This record gives sequence, C-alpha cells and structure tokens, in this order.
Amino acid sequence: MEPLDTALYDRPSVTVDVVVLTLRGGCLEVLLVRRKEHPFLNYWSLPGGFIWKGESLDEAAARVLRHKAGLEAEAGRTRRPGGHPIYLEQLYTFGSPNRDPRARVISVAYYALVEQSHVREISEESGLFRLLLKDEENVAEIYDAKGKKYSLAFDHAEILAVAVRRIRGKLSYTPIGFELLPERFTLRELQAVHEAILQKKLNKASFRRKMLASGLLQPTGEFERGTGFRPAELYRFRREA
Amino acid sequence: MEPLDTALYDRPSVTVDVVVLTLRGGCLEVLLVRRKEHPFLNYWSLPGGFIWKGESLDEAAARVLRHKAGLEAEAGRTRRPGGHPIYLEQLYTFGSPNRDPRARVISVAYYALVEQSHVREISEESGLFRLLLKDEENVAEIYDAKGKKYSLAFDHAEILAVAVRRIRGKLSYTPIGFELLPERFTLRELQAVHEAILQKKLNKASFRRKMLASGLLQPTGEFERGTGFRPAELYRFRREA
DNA sequence: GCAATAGTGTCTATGAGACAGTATAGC
DNA sequence: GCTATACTGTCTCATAGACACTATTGC
Repeated sequence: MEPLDTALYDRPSVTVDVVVLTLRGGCLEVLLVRRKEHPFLNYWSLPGGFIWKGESLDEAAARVLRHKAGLEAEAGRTRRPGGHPIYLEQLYTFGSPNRDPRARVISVAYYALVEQSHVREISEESGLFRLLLKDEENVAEIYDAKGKKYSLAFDHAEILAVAVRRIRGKLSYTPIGFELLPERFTLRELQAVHEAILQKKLNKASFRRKMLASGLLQPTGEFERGTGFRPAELYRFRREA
Repeated sequence: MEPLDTALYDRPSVTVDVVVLTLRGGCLEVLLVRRKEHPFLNYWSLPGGFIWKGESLDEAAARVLRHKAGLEAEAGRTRRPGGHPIYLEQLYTFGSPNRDPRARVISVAYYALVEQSHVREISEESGLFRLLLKDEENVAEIYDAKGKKYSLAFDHAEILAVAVRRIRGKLSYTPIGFELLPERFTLRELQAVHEAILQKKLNKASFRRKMLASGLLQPTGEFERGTGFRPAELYRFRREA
C-alpha cells in the first residue's frame, strides 16, 4: 500500500466548534468565549479547538465541551455533573475558503443542550448571551444581559443560525426540551422550554396530552414545594425509551 | 496578524463524498465507482475527491458530481441537463481516526437526488446498485441487478445508512420526491417514489389530498398517453414556492 | 375567601386511512 | 363489454386547539 500523496491537494486545518445552548429567563442563550488571539482579538466566539491525532470528531467535541465550557465529559460520553449524559450532536460543517483569514480552516460544528445551572457564571473569558434569530435571516443576533448587541468572530453568527433552526425543527418531532432542564421537572417547565425555543405560545391541555401520550415521561409521585399555588407533579425523562 | 501555527495539531486531509441516489424499478439505487487504487483496490465506493484550494464544500461536492458522476453542474449551482438544479445537500461529516488506513482523512458527505435517466449506464468503472437498509442496522447493504451483495470501501456503507435515514426523515415533512422524477410526472409516479423510499404502501386518496393541498404541485393540463387505461394528468413542481 | 396554577373534560376543526363509486383510456 | 387506473365523495378515527370547569396550594 503506497502512502497517500497529500501534496497535490489543499491541506486544511479542521476544528470543532460547539454551540452550547441553555435556557435562562425564558430565553435561549449560548455560551461564548472571548478570543485572546488575532484575528478577531477580544471578539466573542464559539468554544472550539483543533482536532487531535487519534481522536474522533465526537471525542473532539466532548473535549472542547469539557475544557472550554467546564462541562464534565468522558471519551465519547459527555456527562452532566449529576450523572446522565449531556446532549451533544453534530450540526453541520462549515468550509467557505475564506472563513478564516489566516489559513484554510474547516469547522465541524456541534451543538450541546445543557441545563443552565451547569454552565459557569459569566466572567472575563466566557459568558452566556441571549440568542435571537429572525425569520428569513441567515445570521443570529447576540445580546448581553444589558441588551447590548455583539458581532461574533468568523462565521459564528451563521453557525448559530443553523443551530437554532436545527433545534426548532428537532423539537417538532422529538421532545429534546428535557435536556435543558434538571432531572426532575414539571410539565409547566417543559412547556416553557418548548415555547422559548419555538417562539410561540402552546396550548396547555394539548401539550400535556401529547407529552404524556409519548410515553417518554415518567411521573415520580413527588411534587413541587412552596409555590404559593397548587404544586405540580415532577416528571423524569425515560432515557431508556 | 501572526500566521496560524498548524504544526501543533493533526493536519487531516478532507474529502467530499457524494451519495447519488436515484430510483429504478421501484427501488432506491446509489451510484458507485470502482476504486483503481489501494486501499480497497477494485472495491466499489462512493464518488468523492479531495477539496481544492479556494473551493467551498458545496462547490467541491458539485465538482465531484460533475466529474465523477457525469452530471452537469455550474459552480455552486449543479443543474440537471434539462435545466433545473440537481438537489444536493450536505449530509454529515465522518471523521473516525482510522477510517482510512493510510492517513487521517475526514470526509464531508453530501447526498444528491437525481432522475434515473440522467445517470450513466453501468460500466466497468461505475454503476447503479440497489440500496437496502434494515431497521436498527447502521450499515446499508448493496446489491447488483443479479442480487449479488457487495462490501464497500472504507466506511461507505455507514455513510449510505445515514443518507437513507436522512431522506426518509426529510420525506415525512418535505416532498422531495420530485427530485427523482422527470420535470412532468403523474401523482401515481410521485406516490411510487414515496413508497419506495419509505418502504411502505400509502393511501392513494390521502396522498393526493395532501400533495394537492400543499400547493407545491402545478397541474399542466396535459395527460399521459398510450397507457391502456385512463391517462393521468401531468403535474410540475412549483420550485418558486 | 382570594390568587394562581394544576389538572381534566368537552366541543370543534383538521387531516389521514378506509373504501366505495364514477370516469375514461385501450383493447 | 372488459380491464386497469384516474379521480371523487363519504365515513371514521386520531389529534390539536379552544375553553371552561374543578382541585389544591399559600396567603
């Protein structure tokens, strides 16, 4: 077997960028990190990194999640601190020839769904930003808590747009809203997650019926406490199904 | 701006592989090419190629479609010989560290939907093969016209499995079946496409209602000829919608 | 009792499947 | 007339939205 002649072709660098999504205050938010290098010095950007030798794409994404987002992970099986895995899925691969001004860099984008309490608080180097995607737009908009708008490094605003569209589409046939909630949650909380992602109000009775009929929710027999009104039952996601 | 230090990281080669799907004899088929090099010498494989400098991933996929599958294309806008574009979409990126025994090769897979008459006839170097994906399997099976089964090069049987699952999912919320048919077609032909992809019989009246209600079909006022039974009206896909 | 939300029941509209019935081509 | 398929009408069933009604908590 002769060695592969790679000199004839472009030899791009390949990175993995991870869109870490969470829910806070009824809004979809994304974890961004501040760049410490040129180009786009001091711009906010998606956490990412180059692929290492001997590492699969999934493993690289889990490593980025662990090192850059502080989310515990095992090789290939990223886990929440609590124990069960963080939702992590490949999104799309971005490879416009000039998306990085330094060199040819192809980015395999992933997205992760994380419960808000597991994400580090905002700091100088990283933070959660509100994520807004208008219909018909192909770039997402990013705001901090004060409502200030930011431009992102590279084509990361486009990657975010693809991520939001993907999760909206996915939600319409899969109830992945769980992944943004603690292990036990009420149906009201789950409905709020769906409403925040889909950006529209849902019918309460219908939402309950559909969720319970799916067989994916397991009632725990326990209830909320100290709500000031009738407490709702807590459910758990049946991951085996 | 300092140059990117790429020596610290793995520098994989990046290829594009295209799953060209078509419909023949009521079955989903895929275009494969025979390898002329090691590894997997003489094995059938997906048409593919390395990414060139200055070329986007979409453009690379269109080029592979044009050169290796003989399907006319313009930069970024692959077109059928007749005039309207061939459906071409990014599928998934495969990057297991040992998927190519020679070197680290990451493959960005695309899939294309093509009318059967536009695909070259079977030859020594390329041909159409019947494509079968069993439930719960993560590799597809490949058969020639005589029913002989083949093993594919690299992880291409896995790529095909992902492609079949993607098109099945897509069909349930988008009527991409057109893309496998000539410009004008009957509702019976369209239904046959859906049945072949989804691997199940559909209700005729219901299928008609749904398709006509979608507003995506334009009646031409013309009819089939020489069928031996009542001829059906020919429809056209309204691409502007 | 009041406020607020949990959880249920009922009506309606919509859309899919089943199936029968009429229409139209070649023979 | 016969056959095969096109195309339509109707019934039923499942599901979603609308909305009202009862239940349960803290105050």
